[in-house]
Amino acid sequence: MIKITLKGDVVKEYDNGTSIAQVAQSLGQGLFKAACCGKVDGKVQDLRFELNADCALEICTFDDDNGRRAFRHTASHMLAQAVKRLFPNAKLAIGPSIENGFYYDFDVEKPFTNDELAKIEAEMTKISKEELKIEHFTLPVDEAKKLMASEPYKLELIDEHAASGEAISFYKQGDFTDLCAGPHLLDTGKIKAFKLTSATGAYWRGDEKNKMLCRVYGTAFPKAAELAEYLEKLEEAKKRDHNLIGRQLKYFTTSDVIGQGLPLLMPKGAKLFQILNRYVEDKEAEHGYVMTKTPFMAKSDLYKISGHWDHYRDGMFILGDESKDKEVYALRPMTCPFQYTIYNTELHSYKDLPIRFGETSTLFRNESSGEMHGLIRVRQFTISEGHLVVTPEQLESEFDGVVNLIKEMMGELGLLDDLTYRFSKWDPDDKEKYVGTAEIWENCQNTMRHILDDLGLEYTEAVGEAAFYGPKLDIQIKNVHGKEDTLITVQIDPFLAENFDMVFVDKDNAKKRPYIIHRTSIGCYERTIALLLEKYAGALPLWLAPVQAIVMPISDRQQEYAQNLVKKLRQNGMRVELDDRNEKIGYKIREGQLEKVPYMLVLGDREMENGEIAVRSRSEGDKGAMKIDDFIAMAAEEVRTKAK
RNA sequence: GCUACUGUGGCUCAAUGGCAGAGCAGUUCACUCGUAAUGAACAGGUUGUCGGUUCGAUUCCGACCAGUAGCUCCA
Repeated sequence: MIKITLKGDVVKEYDNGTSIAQVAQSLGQGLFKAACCGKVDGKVQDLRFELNADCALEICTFDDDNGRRAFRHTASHMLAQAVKRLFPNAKLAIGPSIENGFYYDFDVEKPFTNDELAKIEAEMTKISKEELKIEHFTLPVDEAKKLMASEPYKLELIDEHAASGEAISFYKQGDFTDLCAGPHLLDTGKIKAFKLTSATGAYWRGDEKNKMLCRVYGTAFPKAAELAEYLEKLEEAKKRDHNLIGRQLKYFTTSDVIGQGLPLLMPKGAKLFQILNRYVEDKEAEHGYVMTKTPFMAKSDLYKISGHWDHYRDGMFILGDESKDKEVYALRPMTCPFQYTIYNTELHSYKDLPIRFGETSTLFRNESSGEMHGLIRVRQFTISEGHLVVTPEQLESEFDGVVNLIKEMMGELGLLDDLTYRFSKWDPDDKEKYVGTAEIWENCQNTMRHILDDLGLEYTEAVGEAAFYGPKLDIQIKNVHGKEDTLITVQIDPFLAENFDMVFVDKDNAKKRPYIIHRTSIGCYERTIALLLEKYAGALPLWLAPVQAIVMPISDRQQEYAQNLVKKLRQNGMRVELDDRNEKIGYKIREGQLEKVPYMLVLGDREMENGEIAVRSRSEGDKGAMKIDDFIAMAAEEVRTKAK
């Protein structure tokens, strides 16, 4: 007998060799039906796993992340089985579960059409109804290869696994067998509520040098209602897409003849940009930043010193032609070397440091044509850029200061809770991308990890995501499609100070290398505006709203009163417009609501007589009449508290 | 850059190998109106661009441009 510690520290005895599924069954039929996998002493295991020693066991259902993954991974096998039945020549690549579903990659002559996707989905329904038992088995490498002889991608995977010395693991359901480490459900009947959402291209092993396969995405839930709710939520999310809202509400537009990745900010977008920009520059000044204003282009010489010419040339817009003996310039893809040049105009004492340079900096990057996306990924953008030149002793406190400033600002924008943190490290095997020696990288990364841990940040680590010149703290955010992007980045640069021969004179009168922190405070204005529009579905908080209120006289009689009101509100710093069109009040209000204007100020004879305004809030509706000064005070307080 | 889809007045969408249509927005006129659309009239398009097939192309084919999702790359 073995002792198994279950949820709530309940200990029960079982026969040696009892499977996780059997334990679940002994605890109740409901749990058995819902069980997707188990966790034995913290390690995820298949339901078929036999327990042979005392252990702690957790039964994972769909509510658990591991359970959900097993559930959807089983769905991905059903997808592959359906494809194999309908398209026997399709070659199988891989098919994992992902955050909100699963996918499977196939090598097929022609990518699947929507009609074919529907047929595959119908076949999956059949497979579900067949309630095929899913069996697990292992084979030695040579037999495994025999079994998968017609699957070149599987053979490649087997060869890789072979190095570990372990037997090769398979799962079989009816007429379909797949190379797979599991875990999986016990039969295909559990997966009833699923949907194939799209078919796209994806490179084998995520490498663009490899063949592009056909990837089918799908999702699955235990109940049809949950699936419907999820799909509904996806549709709802799409309505918040900044690319839709931003164009509808006239924040930005694009033009075929201007070019890809070159959005035009319209009056509302430009106003929002200005609000954010003033906020950033004022806030940074408070925090001891000094502003620079540097050229949008420079000779290639500059980028040769910084290393960008070698590492980043394809990403730059280059002007001039070297072969014609003309000077070659490039639009700047970053601000670093410009601010370094300012630093180097004089010899600095340790007493001068830290120096915190900030610049509202417009950058140009020649992104590949397939990368552009609304305001999130563009070819020209403006970033709240900055570089801190610090002594080694100041590195930690200055880094902390940067992160705290970011958090304060993200809090005021209302985005703080949507952020995740990523520690982006170099890839020692990628000699092409990264400069410098392993020793410097490891040192710098250890310093950074130490700082992040002291800050108490919860972060993930990502190999190969560092800049070519140093490790990064990337602050990530997801768009309405669930796609993650970097909103903000803070980098420690141990190399470029060397390239630019930057020094400071320390207490001992010796010239030493400073550290440089590259950082942004709210990121690129375009991208941040996009995420704000999505966060608020266009209904920006009062302090950010390009138009904060619209004054709406009911008839011509209130014309003069309305104009005076607009004047007074503007004198009090409010962004106000007058809607004196000859339209009914209901019509004006409808438009104001659709434009997501925070306040609509209705003026009729009653208000005019009493020196009041009837205030309508976009979210709370008619708030009744109030004195003008009371409204000004109320709005001022709302602006002051920002998004908190 | 790769895979797929899409492109019709300012916007949302309809239609067809044979004269391109609706709603909203716009303009004009009337109405001076109390919290999500007053009525009428008018105007607005070389169907993304350039080629090809065809008696005839907006529709079919090709290239390019742009947009969308995914991959790769990246702030």
